[in-house]
Amino acid sequence: MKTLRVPEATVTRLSIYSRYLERLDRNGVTTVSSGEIAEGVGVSPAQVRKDLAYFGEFGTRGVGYNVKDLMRYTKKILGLDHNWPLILVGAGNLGYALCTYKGFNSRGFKIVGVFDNDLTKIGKRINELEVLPMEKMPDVIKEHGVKIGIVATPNRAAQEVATYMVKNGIQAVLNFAPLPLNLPEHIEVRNVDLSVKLEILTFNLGFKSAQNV
Amino acid sequence: MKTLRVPEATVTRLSIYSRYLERLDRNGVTTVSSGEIAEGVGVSPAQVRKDLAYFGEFGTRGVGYNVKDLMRYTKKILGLDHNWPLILVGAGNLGYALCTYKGFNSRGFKIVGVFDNDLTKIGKRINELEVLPMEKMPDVIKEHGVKIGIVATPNRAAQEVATYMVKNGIQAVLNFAPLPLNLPEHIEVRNVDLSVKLEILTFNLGFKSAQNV
DNA sequence: CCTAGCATGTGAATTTTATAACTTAAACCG
DNA sequence: CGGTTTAAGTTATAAAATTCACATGCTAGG
Repeated sequence: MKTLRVPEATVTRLSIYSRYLERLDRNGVTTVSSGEIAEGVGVSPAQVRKDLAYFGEFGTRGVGYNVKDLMRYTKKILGLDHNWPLILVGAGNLGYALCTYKGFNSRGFKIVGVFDNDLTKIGKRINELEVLPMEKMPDVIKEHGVKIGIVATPNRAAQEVATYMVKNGIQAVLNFAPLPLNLPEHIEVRNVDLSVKLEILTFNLGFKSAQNV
Repeated sequence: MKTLRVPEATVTRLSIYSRYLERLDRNGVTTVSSGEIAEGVGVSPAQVRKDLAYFGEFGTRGVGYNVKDLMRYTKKILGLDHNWPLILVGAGNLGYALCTYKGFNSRGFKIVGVFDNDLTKIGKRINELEVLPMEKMPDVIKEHGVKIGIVATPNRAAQEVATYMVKNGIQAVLNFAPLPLNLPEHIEVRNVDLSVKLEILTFNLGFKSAQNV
């Protein structure tokens, strides 16, 4: 088996293709071409084919791709052929929003534990979950075999929380705190920075008005 | 004036450097080297210097960068030398979380209008803002000179909402709905997709365990 | 059964981005 | 005051990602 390194941009797009295919499938579309996918998600057709080529041949020449099949393949590639239990730390507004976010469930993610160290939050319910104290985390991780943790705490707590997660067996961290986490090499970390994209917008707006002078 | 095209990756990193510099400044650090910034945010020192070189010379050879100055320069470049009024549509849990998110305020963003078409939400208060019906949007945009809109609605409403924003003068859209928006060429759109990063994690976890077989 | 048309898959070319190596300038020390 | 050290800025090199262009192979129609 040749193990070509897959660019992260390709994985990102694959995730987007995958969701787009789900939408097509729901709308009853059975066949789709690279050009239509490209059009639908805003990339070039060649890009779509190149991205898929990292993982195999999924289409039929002269015809296109079977929507259901390609949807399944992409989900399989992304590891979404089974459910993923998640834990989340930080039962603030963001944590609450993430717990109730439909987009996670529909892709096979399920938050099985919510934690906080704030006594006023512990014991409250979010959906059918009760906010637990941090000490309960090890048990929850073991019970559900959780590998992925979400950090949705204030900045000051983020590093400590992430370290504690890893100490208890978490292998990958999705971090919403806008600061870099210092974790062991083998831990996968990705940051979701809510204001970076906003600052790209302001940069571009400024750039445009500069050009119009 | 030479107008070199700036890679979006550079702008993204600039935003991250900028926030890191704010943190250093709060901690009383006055001088910093490209190597220290690199270390702090997880890139290479050459990358930091190259990124800054797109915009000018900000350091002193043999010494480094003045933290306060570089912080101001980076904010200026990103267009953050003044405040930005924002509007937000979708007063659900995510919308609520974004309205109360400190990270926006601290970078000069201020949500000045929240809208929804759900009668049970209209009239409710989020901080000092009242959730308004969509029809009030044009007035709010004009009154505050709003250029940027945030879409935090369910998927089915996202396109319509974005189109309505643009019709009323919005020039840039931050979209939290995980589907591509179809808007005029001249409108800046960036998507924040909460589950893409999660799927990168699951991809990588799967890839790792495949290697261990 | 053969031909025309179409869309995939892929290798090559191009463009873009990142890294590395080098040059320049400031500051400090003897 | 000159030499040494340090780190920015810059040029050159390498790597990576994207686009292009074409050959391949499937389907449908006559």
